[in-house]
Amino acid sequence: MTQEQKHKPTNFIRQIVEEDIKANKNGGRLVTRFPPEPNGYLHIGHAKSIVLNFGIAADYQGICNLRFDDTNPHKENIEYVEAIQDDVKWLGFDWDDRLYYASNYFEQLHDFAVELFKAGKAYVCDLNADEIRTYRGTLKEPGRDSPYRTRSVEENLDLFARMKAGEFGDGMKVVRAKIDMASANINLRDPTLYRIRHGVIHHQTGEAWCIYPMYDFTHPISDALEGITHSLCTLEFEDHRPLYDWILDNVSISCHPRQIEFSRLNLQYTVMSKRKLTELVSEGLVEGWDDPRMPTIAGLRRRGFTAASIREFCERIGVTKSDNLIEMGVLEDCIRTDLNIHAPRRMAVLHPLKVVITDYPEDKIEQLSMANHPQDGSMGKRQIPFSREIYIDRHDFEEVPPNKKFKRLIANGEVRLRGAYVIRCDEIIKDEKGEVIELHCSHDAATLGANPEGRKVKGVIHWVSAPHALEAEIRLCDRLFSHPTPDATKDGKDYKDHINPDSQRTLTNCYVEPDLAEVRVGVTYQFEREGYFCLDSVLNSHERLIFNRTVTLRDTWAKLEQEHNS
RNA sequence: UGGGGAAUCGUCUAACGGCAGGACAACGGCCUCUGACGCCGUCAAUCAAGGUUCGAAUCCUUGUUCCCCAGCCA
Repeated sequence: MTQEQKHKPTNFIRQIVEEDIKANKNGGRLVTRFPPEPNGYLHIGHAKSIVLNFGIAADYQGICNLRFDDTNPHKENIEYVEAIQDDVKWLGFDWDDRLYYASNYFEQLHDFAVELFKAGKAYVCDLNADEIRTYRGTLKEPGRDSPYRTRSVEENLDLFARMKAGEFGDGMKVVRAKIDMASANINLRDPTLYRIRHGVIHHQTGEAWCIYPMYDFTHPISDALEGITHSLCTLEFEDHRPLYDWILDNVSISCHPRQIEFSRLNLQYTVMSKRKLTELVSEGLVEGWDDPRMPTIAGLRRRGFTAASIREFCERIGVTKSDNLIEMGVLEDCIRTDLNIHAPRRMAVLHPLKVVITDYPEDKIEQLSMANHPQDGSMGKRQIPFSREIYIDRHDFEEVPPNKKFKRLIANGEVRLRGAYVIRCDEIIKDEKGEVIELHCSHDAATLGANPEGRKVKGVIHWVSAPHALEAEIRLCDRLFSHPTPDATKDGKDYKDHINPDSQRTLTNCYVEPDLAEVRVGVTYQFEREGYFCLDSVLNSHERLIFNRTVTLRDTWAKLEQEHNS
């Protein structure tokens, strides 16, 4: 928390808010809202909006409401309503008792529509969807008035009442605002305000309504009813602002929130549209909304990300009106920075290679004490058993060093076992195919907690005691897509064609130190020299320990190797 | 000239007529019982052309490029 207070974010929206407060525009009040549609899980793009809205409210003594924009019962669902609340809470934000639904306002919305009819500013239109489209004109040509545009107030009122009463079928009639069919802004060409929807059960209002208000009508009024002062939304609604203002100017509400638009988040190697994320889930391309590879809040959480790291990310990327494409490296740095400070250290061997310490007594077991965090003593220590047989990682041994910089174990070479002894490789056991299957080593008994006499041993590798180790399955998550902008490639391919086939690799024969028998869901550990890992919250069971890799450690050695190979 | 927006290091972002700064990335070095972390350093930008001004990323003009809009979705 102290970290976050260091750099109080500033951006053009905060500047506007500050100016408005200084000018005493809303009597000093500041009210924002986060208005998700419950038609999917929240993703990291929503986190940007959440952090913006709740963050501004918190920093300027304001409040931020949570409001579900639930005007389209075809797409919305109670599962999402619940998941969204969980995610916002998990991110660390609180709306107190201010949980609202646009559907709370259906009655009032209806009455405001009646007002518009009475003022001659709305009409019931019998054109079907295709006809409305035709009448709307094109981007360059004006539209034409609907033949129903001139209906009398009485007729409109009567028709609207009958729409509400369920006399007309889906699509037979809509309510439209009477604005300007020749407007250069297409949103002002008599936009639809209400449509008919029979046979759906709304998760909040059940079957009470068969007419449902559209976003453009609902949103400004919901905002105004809640006394929102600053209505923050993404850039694609910029064209809708004149309509937002028109609605509030033509309806008897005195509150008139200020809509301000900012650009959406785009992240490399993933997709951020709800439609596409929904497809990935419904077509079984991922395991679900909380698949650790998904850019959803639930996915990131299951992956081992912390809420603080996501908040930090949202602050680092800033808020502007320019299109942007954020590199994965930013997100990765946020989570690494947080976890480096907070994650307890453990040892785990992902690709085991057995090592027998030939000069270590067969029945001897030592309990070695190891710090849970090398820089933070307050995190305490733990005991790690050491014995004659251990596992190290295959990649930490090479019979002949690939280059002079290699500082791990080599034939007849020495290496430090982290927190334990320096060992020397005396003998390499291979199978008939020439594959190394076991190492025989000797240890220097004087090197426990001390440097060896008269020589420098540079390399340090991790290990686990073979008889004590716990077997585990480790899932290595990588980027979901192999292209930085999977949904915007110019090769005619679909974003699904760019799914990274190696985005999920599962290692089944891993060994982790016995202390990990106590792991709990929700804690991310650093497996030393490997990365950050957490228990999978879904697949884990009593029989099987299953970890997800949150993110690797920065690996300058791997980078070096890659350069040598290429 | 259909309308609405946006252009600053590779990426994101700051500047509000007065030294183009920061973060991430990259690169080099130091440190190290994690090839991590940390520390030090290096590289690197105002879309273009004119104009106003003592002085322009910022103001003006003319261009260029990119994004959004023709749902009874939000």
